[in-house]
Amino acid sequence: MGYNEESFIKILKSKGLKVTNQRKTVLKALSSKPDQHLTAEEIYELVRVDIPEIGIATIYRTIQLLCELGLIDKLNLDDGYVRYEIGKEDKNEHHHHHLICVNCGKVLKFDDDLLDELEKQVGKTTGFIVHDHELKMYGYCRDCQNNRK
Amino acid sequence: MGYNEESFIKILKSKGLKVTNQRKTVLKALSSKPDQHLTAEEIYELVRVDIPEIGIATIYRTIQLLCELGLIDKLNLDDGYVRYEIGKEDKNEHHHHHLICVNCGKVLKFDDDLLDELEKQVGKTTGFIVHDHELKMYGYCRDCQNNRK
DNA sequence: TTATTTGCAAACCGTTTGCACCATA
DNA sequence: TATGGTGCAAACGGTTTGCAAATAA
Repeated sequence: MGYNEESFIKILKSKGLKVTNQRKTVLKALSSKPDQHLTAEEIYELVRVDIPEIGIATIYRTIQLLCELGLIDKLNLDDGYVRYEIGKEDKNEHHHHHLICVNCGKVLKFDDDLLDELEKQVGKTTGFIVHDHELKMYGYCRDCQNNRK
Repeated sequence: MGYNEESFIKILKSKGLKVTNQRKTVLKALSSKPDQHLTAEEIYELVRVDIPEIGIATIYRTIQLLCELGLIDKLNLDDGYVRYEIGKEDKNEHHHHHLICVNCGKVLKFDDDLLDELEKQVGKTTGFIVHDHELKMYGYCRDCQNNRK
């Protein structure tokens, strides 16, 4: 886990892209919050601590680049914001999915390996070659259940 | 399946809401395309055939109402549009999920009952009371695989 | 030096809102 | 008639884009 600057520089150079302080700082910001699901605005605030003059447009452009490079994942929690999180470095790791409290909005991650089997099954019956999946579960977290009593 | 005007009228009246031609026509439009995932703009175009003077604001307000009534489902296919589809009338029916071709954008539905078990399991370990889930799988459809050869 | 990247501000576009008019009950 | 719903246009807010200045290679 964590931010590996050397390998990031290597990736950028191999694609003919320039290594800028902005790009390094955005990736570092996302790496520093591995358990959160940050909006562009939240990333902007984090990066501004180090680079006060950065513009929100650069945040959006960098986010898009990092997604294309597969270094971060896009995430939609249906609250009107697109969110991002640092990708797992080991691509063979279990997928993690999201448990969303419909009352307070809290989001928990959970791991899963059950769906890999389902992927194969669905691929067979539909002819799709499935290479990724995303699962969200909605409900009430423990706290919200207690507060209702 | 299909559009049941009588029961819709009953639901509206029971909530003290008025039965308008706009509301009936929006629900009818969504019912007429049970296998599609319509954007607000697409619903607008469909409804304008019957009610040319309708405004897009009414579409948005009606869609939101229908969601709250549980008659239609919101859907996010990560293409920048929020989409809607008519809900299954039998609430005990299997969930259906979505298989999205990352090349052509085609969307197939598939049924599932495997996840009901997973819901219970996750609920036990996290303390969440899970009452819904949404699963998306991403891959290449048969056509796009053939076209690549 | 030169091709990319950045910051700024304006544009974009899907969605929401305020308000006067209209329709349902 | 009275309450809610509708159509219109303007506002909103997250995201994208055009462009000149700045920077990495």
